[in-house]
Amino acid sequence: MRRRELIDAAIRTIGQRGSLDVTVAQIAHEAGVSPALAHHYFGGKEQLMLATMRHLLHELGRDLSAALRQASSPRQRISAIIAVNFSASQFAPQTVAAWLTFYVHAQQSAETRRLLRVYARRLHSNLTEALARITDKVQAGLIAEGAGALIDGLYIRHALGADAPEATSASALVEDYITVKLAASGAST
Amino acid sequence: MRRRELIDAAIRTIGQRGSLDVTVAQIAHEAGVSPALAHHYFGGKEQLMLATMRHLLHELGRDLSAALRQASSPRQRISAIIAVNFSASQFAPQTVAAWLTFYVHAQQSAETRRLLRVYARRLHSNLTEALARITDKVQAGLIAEGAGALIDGLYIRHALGADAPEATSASALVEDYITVKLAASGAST
DNA sequence: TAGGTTTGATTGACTGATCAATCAATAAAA
DNA sequence: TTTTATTGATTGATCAGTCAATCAAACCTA
Repeated sequence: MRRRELIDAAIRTIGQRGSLDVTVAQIAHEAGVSPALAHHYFGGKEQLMLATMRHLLHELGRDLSAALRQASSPRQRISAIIAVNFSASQFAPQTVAAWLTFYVHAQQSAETRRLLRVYARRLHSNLTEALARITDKVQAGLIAEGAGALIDGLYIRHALGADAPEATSASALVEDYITVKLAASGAST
Repeated sequence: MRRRELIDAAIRTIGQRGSLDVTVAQIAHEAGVSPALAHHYFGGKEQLMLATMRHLLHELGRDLSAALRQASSPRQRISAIIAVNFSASQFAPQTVAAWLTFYVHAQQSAETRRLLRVYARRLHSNLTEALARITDKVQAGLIAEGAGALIDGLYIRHALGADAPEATSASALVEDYITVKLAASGAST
């Protein structure tokens, strides 16, 4: 459908320019249609952006459940969650740039804020759930919070480019955090 | 001088609106002068923004060296660095919002990127220096990297509002990270 | 010190560019 | 024939940046 084509074009455009300061005209041109058509289908720029965000969120969710299906032990589930967040598709510069701009946009758009919270909560609950099988619930919550913040921080630094950690060392850093914290709080591996 | 008044007005305006989508006219109005004057003094919006950023960076640096002067042991220096980053002035919603927008702006402005790297490197080297007196250099570098990312992540989550950690629990989380990592890698207190 | 000159501060009005959004018109499909 | 897709042209708003004109302060000089 045309909606889908426009969303794909929006992601491509945001990625190419590394910015949310993207005009409807640019997106429409990238999709090979007229700007007016974008309005026809989405009603406005804001809704196009939200649809784009939902799409990225959906992809992340899909990757995540695929990875979780492969994991058997709780510890493997944790590693799977981390691996997905630093996988090539999620950690690609354009994707990271898009997320970053969504964070800023959230300052003004309640719906954007809500969607970002959905993502944050999902990450947190997935991590907590797996951690709670290895250590106690309070620790699980704290570790999940730390790991979540760590991931966000590594993303933002990645977006800044140079002397930022690569995907491999970034994910190793999060793995290490969890390993050390688990060891320090009586885990059962 | 007028330059200073305009910078202050810029910070106030960015803070109030929680966004870098701030017009020169808004800033000038906040400062009680005409928009043309802002151009007269700064030559353009970009330079006004950069001056504002330098000002915030300078404040952070000032707070930091004041805090470091109070600290005697390396461990205290580390705590001081963390405390400054989560102090009321630095962790205020408007300040955090401003930093966030600078990160986004860095995608398009080389000078903004450079300034942000200056900040990141300063934080990293301060932490590494203090850590290197407690543990070995390799570990010090890794811990500093983790702590830096953690701080950035907590900032971004704070900017998102609700269910984000408060300043106290955020700084406790970073402290805990460092304590645990030091314990796990043979530290001398 | 009075008069004249330069220099910087400050403004209002204006320009040009950029965009989101609208709409009437047309083409295609159902 | 009715509905849906699609567009070109246009509108209206928003801004950054410019400019010529005013105003004031500081600085000369005789």
